[in-house]
Amino acid sequence: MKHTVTAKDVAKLAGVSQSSVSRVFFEGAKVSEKTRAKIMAAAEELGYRPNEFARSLITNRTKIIGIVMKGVHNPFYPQVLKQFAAAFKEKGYSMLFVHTNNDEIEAEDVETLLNYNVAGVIITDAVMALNVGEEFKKNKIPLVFFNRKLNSDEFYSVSCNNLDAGRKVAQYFFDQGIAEMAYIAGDADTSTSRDRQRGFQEVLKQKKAAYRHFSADYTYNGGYTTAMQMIEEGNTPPAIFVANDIMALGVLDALKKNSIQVPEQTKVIGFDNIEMASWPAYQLTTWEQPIDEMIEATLAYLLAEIAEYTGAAETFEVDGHLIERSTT
Amino acid sequence: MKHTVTAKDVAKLAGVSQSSVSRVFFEGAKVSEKTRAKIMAAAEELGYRPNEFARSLITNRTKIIGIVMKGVHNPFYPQVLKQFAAAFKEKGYSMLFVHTNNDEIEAEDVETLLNYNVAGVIITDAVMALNVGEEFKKNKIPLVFFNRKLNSDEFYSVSCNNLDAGRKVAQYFFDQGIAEMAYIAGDADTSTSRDRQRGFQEVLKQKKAAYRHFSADYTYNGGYTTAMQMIEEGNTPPAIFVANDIMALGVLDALKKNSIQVPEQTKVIGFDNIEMASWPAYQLTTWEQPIDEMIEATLAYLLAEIAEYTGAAETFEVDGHLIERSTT
DNA sequence: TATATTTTTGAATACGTATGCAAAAACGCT
DNA sequence: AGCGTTTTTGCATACGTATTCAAAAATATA
Repeated sequence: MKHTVTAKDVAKLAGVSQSSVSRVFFEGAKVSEKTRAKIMAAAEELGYRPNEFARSLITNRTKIIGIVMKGVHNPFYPQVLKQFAAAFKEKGYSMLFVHTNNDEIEAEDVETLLNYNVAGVIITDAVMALNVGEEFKKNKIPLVFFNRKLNSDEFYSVSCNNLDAGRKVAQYFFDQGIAEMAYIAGDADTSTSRDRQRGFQEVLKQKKAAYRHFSADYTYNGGYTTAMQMIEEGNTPPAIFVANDIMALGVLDALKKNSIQVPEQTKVIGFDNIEMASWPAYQLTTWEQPIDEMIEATLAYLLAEIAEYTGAAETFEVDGHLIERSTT
Repeated sequence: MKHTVTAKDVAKLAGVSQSSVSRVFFEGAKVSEKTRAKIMAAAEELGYRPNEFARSLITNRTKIIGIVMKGVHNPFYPQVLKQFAAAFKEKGYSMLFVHTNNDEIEAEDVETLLNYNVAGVIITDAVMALNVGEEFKKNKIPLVFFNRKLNSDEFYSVSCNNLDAGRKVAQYFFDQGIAEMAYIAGDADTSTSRDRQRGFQEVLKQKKAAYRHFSADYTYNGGYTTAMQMIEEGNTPPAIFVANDIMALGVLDALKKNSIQVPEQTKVIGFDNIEMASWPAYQLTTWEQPIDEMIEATLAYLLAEIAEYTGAAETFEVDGHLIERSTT
């Protein structure tokens, strides 16, 4: 028969009250060293472990962070997941993983997060209807958009300074004497892709360099087929800025297949600096997103808001930097 | 002020008792259609949502599945995570994601799982001390080792029939007239790598074909450097079986860098059939793990054990099959 | 030592839900 | 309509913890 050992059991064995046991396991409460020792011994002996649910029920708080993720195909996101898990574990939090199939985060998913009364939510690569955001606000659950910038200033978001990165990449190409460049976009409804493009295009316009636009979808195949088409059409630009690494790899493979020399004939720059970008086969020059900083900012914000909810919103952007490898 | 709406609130508005509200939201309980309608209307109006914690507290059950994962670098695992999340979501379960840094699942992680009284646990690529397993057994929490076969028959495990797969791969090479083959192993302490090797080696021995062994670690770099060494030593075997795809990609890149023709000079077969294996740049022949089947088996077992715990253990193996691409 | 003050402790209660039990209501039958 | 039977409902309680409040113990002060 399953008998989970409770605080009462420990209390009985230690010859104290349940309250004292509770106090030992609730940090910030005071107990004398003597009884603490007694209780710890008893708890050890019985293998006592406070019931998280009873705890959450009464405190109306949890130690759970919800993380919403869609694109498990882009290795950037598993990496992010891992780092969040590690960072939050250290702070005593666990991760509730919510996978959305659709671009837009589903009502069901939001309900899950609310049902579990998560302490905070991280939304990575999913889109969220605005009324959904209100739902979190109403419940005073802090929310962070990770790697997405909102046009609304209603929520905290942390992302790379994509606009500036786009500019820098354009400038970099330009400095190499290139006057015609292409951009391969990711999903059009993402701020990341749009901002990278805007910055990139802005500099080109200023320099009066030619800009060509291609639309893709943040996947390897998207990059590959887009590049193939580009090549078939017969004028492959001398420089291509690709909205993320995984697409850039597809682009590189397409170029290689068509025996187009990189970087001699065409230079390629990606975005993210995923692990694969450094693989010998690719050696992709790319804009590194400072994941560590981004994680840290998210963590700091969430913990602060969990400690005391203010609902403060901010659009936080961190700089990244170019990692030069052999595609430029 | 945060006022989570409770069953009592709904009851008051609907003019019924809290018990009736509970019964409406607890599946399997009976309420008359009339009151159900009244309650649903009131619940809708107030935006009522049952508190999972109060629920779990009293039922001593949760709708949470813990999933333990280490190797987020091998895309096979994110894929698995995604599919589990989707499958369990459909059944009304949520996923608690636990990331282990070390090979061995840490005590802290186990505690998390126990604290949240998870309904079931899936351990993917981590190792677990035996006494830890006992802990789960004691609490009647069903446990599945995914993609790991145990030498003990104490726990349920689901994996690909790696032994047979190894045999088939060897036979496949042999049928192509090859009499000398190499195996590049993954982490030595994994059953997957060992079984693949055993099957492979077994057939070679029987056919009196030469076998060469290389040790690596299931990472791209491991595959790459191992292959580089192999090449430097000057006798690259005509056929290589690599314990997983991500290493195989490293091997292919090393071969390519040294201008060794694949498949003409050396044939390569990987394992997993991750998405990248089908990329134009690689076109890796590989043994496909039937993820869907493996997920399904895991799901079925866990749900059955959750419904009624028996502690039954089984070593479940599913066949996979070879996907021929252009590296053979 | 006696008293004032601080610290520690225990009893009681609350959190929001599920559920056994008995009362009430609805239903079926003659 | 009257009775027996089934279905539905509400009351009361329990789950395991945190927390308030008052009592008790320990400590400081005179």
